[in-house]
Amino acid sequence: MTEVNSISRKEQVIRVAAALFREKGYVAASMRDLAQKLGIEAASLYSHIKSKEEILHVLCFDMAKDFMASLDKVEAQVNLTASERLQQGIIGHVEVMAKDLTASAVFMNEHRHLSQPYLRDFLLLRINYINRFKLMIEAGMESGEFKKSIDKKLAVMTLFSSLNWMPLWYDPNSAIEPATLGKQLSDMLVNGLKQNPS
Amino acid sequence: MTEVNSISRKEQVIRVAAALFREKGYVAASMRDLAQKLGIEAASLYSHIKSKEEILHVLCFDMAKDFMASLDKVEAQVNLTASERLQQGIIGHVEVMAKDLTASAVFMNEHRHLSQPYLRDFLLLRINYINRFKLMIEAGMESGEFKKSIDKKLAVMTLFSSLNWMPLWYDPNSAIEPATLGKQLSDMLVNGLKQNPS
DNA sequence: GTGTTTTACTAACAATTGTTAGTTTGTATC
DNA sequence: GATACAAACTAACAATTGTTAGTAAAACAC
Repeated sequence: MTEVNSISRKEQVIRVAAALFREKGYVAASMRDLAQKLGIEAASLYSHIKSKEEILHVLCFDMAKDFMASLDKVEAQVNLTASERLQQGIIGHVEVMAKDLTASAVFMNEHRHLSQPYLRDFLLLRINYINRFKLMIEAGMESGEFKKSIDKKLAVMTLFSSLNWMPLWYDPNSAIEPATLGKQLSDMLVNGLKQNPS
Repeated sequence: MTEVNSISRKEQVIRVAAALFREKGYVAASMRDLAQKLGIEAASLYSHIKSKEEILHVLCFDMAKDFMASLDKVEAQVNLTASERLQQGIIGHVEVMAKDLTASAVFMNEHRHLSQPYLRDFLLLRINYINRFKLMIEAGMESGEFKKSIDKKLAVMTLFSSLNWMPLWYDPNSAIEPATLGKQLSDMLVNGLKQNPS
C-alpha cells in the first residue's frame, strides 16, 4: 500500500514544511523545527528529501503549474467578452489558491529564497502569467468595454495584488465558495464600489 | 556638526539595513552583511544600535506612525462624500509609502519577525488602521453611495492588498506623482474598470 | 524465508549566527 | 594640552544552521 490511497511520506514532509514555512518564513524555519513537528530527528528528513530548498522548489513550482493550467483553460474558451474572460481568470486563480492556501502563501511570500537558476525560472513564469492577464485587460480596452483612461500596469498590478493577498485573510472554513469569492472579486474590480446609476 | 544638517550614523545604519532587509528578508540578512555594506566590522554596529531587532522595530513603528497621522488628517476633514474621503485616505497612504518605499516594503513583509510584545502592538495598530478604512466604506454603503451587495471584508481587504503591494512595482523615478497614483487607484476601486454607460 | 525498500536513528561536521568585552583612534570642546 | 565622546577595532563566545556518513529496524515483495 505504497502511494495508493495514502500519501507518501515525502508528501507528508512537504505539507508540514509548507505550514511551517508559512508560519515562520522559509529562512526562520529550521530543519529541526520541521523534524520535531513530524516527530522524527532532523537527519531523518534527508531520507525523503534532498535538501531544504527542494521542498521550497516543489511547493512553488507545483503551484505555478496549477495557475498556468487554470489560465490555459480560460484562454481556450471562445466567444467571451473581456469582462467574462477576466472573471473566469480570476475565479480560476482563486480556486487554485483555495485548494491549498498554505502552499499559496508560501508561493507568494517565500519564492524569493529560491536560488538560481530556479529563481529566474520562477520569475519568468510569473511575468508570463501576469502578462496574460494584462492582455485580457488590454483586449477589453480595445473593444471599448473597459475604460482606456486607466493605466494598464496599475490595473493589472492592482488585480494581482488583490488576488495574492487572499491567503492572508480568506477563511477556508467559511461558507463562501471559492468560485463565489472569485465572482465578487471580479465584480468589485470590474464594476467598482460605486452604486451604478439605475 | 552633529545631527544638524547631516543624519546621524545610527540613521545611516538603519537606512542601509532597510535596503538589506528588503532585498534579502530580515532573517536572511546578517549583521555581517550589513556591516560590510557600511564598510565596518559587524561588532561596530553595536556602537549605534542595541540589537538587530531594534532596527526592525524602528522601521516598522516609524512607518506605522506616519500612516496613522495621514489617516488622522483625512478624518479631521468635514463635508466629504464617502468617495472623496476614501480617495483622500488612499492618496495619503500612497504618499506615505512613496516617501520611503524601502521602509514600506520592510514594514509590509518583515514585521512578523518582531518578537512579543512588539508584534502584538504592531498588529493592533494595523487592525485599527484597517478598521478605519472599513468605516469609510460602510459609511458609503449606508448613504447609498456604494453598493450594499459587496462584502465589506472583501472590499477592505482588496483595497488594502492593492495598497500594500505597491512598493513591489511602483517606480520611484517614474514621472507619476504619488498623489496622482493614489487618485487613479481610488478611481479604479470606486468606479471599476468598466466603461460607464454614457 | 530471503532480499529489498522505506524509514528512522546516532554522531558529528563546518559554517554562520547575533552579540559582548575590552580597547584604540579620531575629533570636537573647554 | 586635557577631557569627553563618537566610532571604530580585535578577539572571542555560545548557539544554531543545513547536511553527511554510517547503521539499525521494520515493512514489504516474491
